[in-house]
Amino acid sequence: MRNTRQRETVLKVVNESCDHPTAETIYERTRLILPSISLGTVYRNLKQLSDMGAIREIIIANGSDRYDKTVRLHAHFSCRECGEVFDIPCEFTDNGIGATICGNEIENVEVLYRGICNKCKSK
Amino acid sequence: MRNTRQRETVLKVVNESCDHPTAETIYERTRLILPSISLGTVYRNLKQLSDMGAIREIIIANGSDRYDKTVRLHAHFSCRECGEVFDIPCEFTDNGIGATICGNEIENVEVLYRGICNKCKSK
DNA sequence: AAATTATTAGGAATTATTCCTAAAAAGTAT
DNA sequence: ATACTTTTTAGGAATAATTCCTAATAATTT
Repeated sequence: MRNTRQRETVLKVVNESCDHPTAETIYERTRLILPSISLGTVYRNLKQLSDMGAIREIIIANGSDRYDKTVRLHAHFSCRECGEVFDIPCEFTDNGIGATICGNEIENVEVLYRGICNKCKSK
Repeated sequence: MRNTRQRETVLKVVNESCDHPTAETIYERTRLILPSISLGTVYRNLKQLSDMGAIREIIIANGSDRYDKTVRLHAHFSCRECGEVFDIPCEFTDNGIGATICGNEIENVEVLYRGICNKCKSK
């Protein structure tokens, strides 16, 4: 794994994001710093960084994947109306990673709540 | 919601599946009974049936969605090697549906473990 | 600095899913 | 049952997200 400007910048962008940006959003934000970066490079680096455990990939129903600087286990809430993704403090105390469940080795746990958020409901 | 042969057959196929088939697999299985059904119809009916709560849609990382006859909350384990999806008895006693979390109304909860399964590990 | 290897940009290809349309089927009223 | 209304269908085109491909470039090693 080499230390390229592109990889460093993508990581920096995710680390400085306080939301849960999609690859496309990360691409836009990275281009502000590195205008010639390509979308493919962003995707490739996001994958490598999450494989390494430097960032976390969140799988969202009916939409693009999201990325999160917080690696520690926590749940997410995805609103079916506005598509926004929120952090939810997690009820698991132990993240279970490395443990075995029904004989299968856990590398990652994703807890996703779906429904309608605060804001959209009051409309 | 009308009672078409197509919808009934898709539901029957999901209900008789003991695995977690993708839309494509459900399409193949349904065609054995209704050879002229189209893939679009399978997708449309799977969506309607999960919106109604008759079946459950499972969102899987890096791959197609899966469908499950079991509506009751339970977790899933997805193997990054073979792609297989297994049921995992769930540690939540209450499924939380209808409840509110951080002010957001829960309609669905998905707990997805990812890692490497029993079989793939021993290879 | 030269050689080696990984990574890049850019675009094409792929995959999963949704959308479109005219025709057929289902349900309702006659 | 027959005519009418509405929903659903098949089939294919369109879309969205992501991955793959290739020659050129950048990073590391010698």
